[in-house]
Amino acid sequence: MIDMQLQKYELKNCNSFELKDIFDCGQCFRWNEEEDKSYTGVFKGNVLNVKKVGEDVYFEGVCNDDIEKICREYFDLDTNYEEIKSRLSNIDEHLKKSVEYGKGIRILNQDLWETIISFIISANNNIPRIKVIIERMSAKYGNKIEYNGKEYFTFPTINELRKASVEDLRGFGMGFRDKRVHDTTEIFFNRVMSIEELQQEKDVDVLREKLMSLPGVGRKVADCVMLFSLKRYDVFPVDVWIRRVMNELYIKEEDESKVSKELLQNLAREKYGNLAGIAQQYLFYYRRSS
DNA sequence: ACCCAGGGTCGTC
DNA sequence: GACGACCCTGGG
Repeated sequence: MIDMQLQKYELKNCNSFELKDIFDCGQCFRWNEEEDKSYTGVFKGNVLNVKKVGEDVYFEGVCNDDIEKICREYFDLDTNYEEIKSRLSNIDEHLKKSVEYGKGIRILNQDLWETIISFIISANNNIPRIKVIIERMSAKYGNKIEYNGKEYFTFPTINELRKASVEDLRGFGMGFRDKRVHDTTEIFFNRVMSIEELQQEKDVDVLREKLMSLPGVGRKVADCVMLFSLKRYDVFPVDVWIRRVMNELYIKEEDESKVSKELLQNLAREKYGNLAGIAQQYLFYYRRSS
C-alpha cells in the first residue's frame, strides 16, 4: 500500500502551458475549474490541483508517488511544444491560427484503461453529459480521496468496475453504451486482452486492430485512445468537429457529411505527417471554441 | 409539442 | 461501403 500524502511541486517559467487550453480542449473529462481559476482533477489514483501564476505553474495534491515524476509524465513536460508549434505553424495559415489560439495545449498522458472506457462513453454523446456519467461511475465504484476538505473519487479499476451490472451502468445515464462498457470490462477482467499488451504493442496498425476488437471501440475511439494515452501523436481521430473544420478549411464540399473519413485521414497525413494527432487537437479546440 | 444534435458504433442490406 | 437505429438530455 502506497502512502498517500500531500505534496507540492512548482515549475518556473513554463512555456506552452495554459490550464484552460489543456483541460478544455476535449482530451480529458475529469478536470474542473475552481473559483481562483486553478483546476482540480483526478487521474491515476491522484488528486491534483494546478494553478498558474504569471508564467509559473504550481502543482499540489494527494499523490501515490513522487509528485514531480507524476506531473512530468502526465503533463508531457519532456516534450518540446514550442518546437511542435513552430513546425505546425509553418505548414499553413489555418494551422498557424489554430496554434495561436490553443498555444497552451499539451497532450496529457492519460491512464489507458480510463481512456478506453471514457471514450466508449463518448460515442454520440456530448461532453457535459460524458463528464457527469464518469463522475457518477467513479463515486460509486472508485476509491474516495480527501483533498482540501472535499471528497474525490478515483476512476474505477477493472476489478472495481467489474462489479457493476449492465443495469447499474444504465443507471448512470449511459444509455445504450452500458453493454459496451460492461462487455469491454469483462474482456479485461478475464484477461482475453490486457492493458500491458496494449502498452507494449509498437505497431500502430496492430494496436488499432486490437483496440477495435473491443465492444464500443471503433476507428475514432481507438485513435483517441492511442493519442491521449499511448503518445501516438501520428494518429488523426476524425469526429464531427474535425470533419467540419477540415472541410471548411481545405475541401469546401457543400455537404460535409459526404467527405469520407479516409480522405480526411490521408489529407492529414500529407499535411501534418507524424504530428497529425497534435494538429487535430489544435484544430478541434479552435473550431469548437469559436 | 416536435425536431435535432451530440468527440460514433453496430448490425444490416 | 452506405444507412438507420440507438439511450438520453438540452436547446431551438
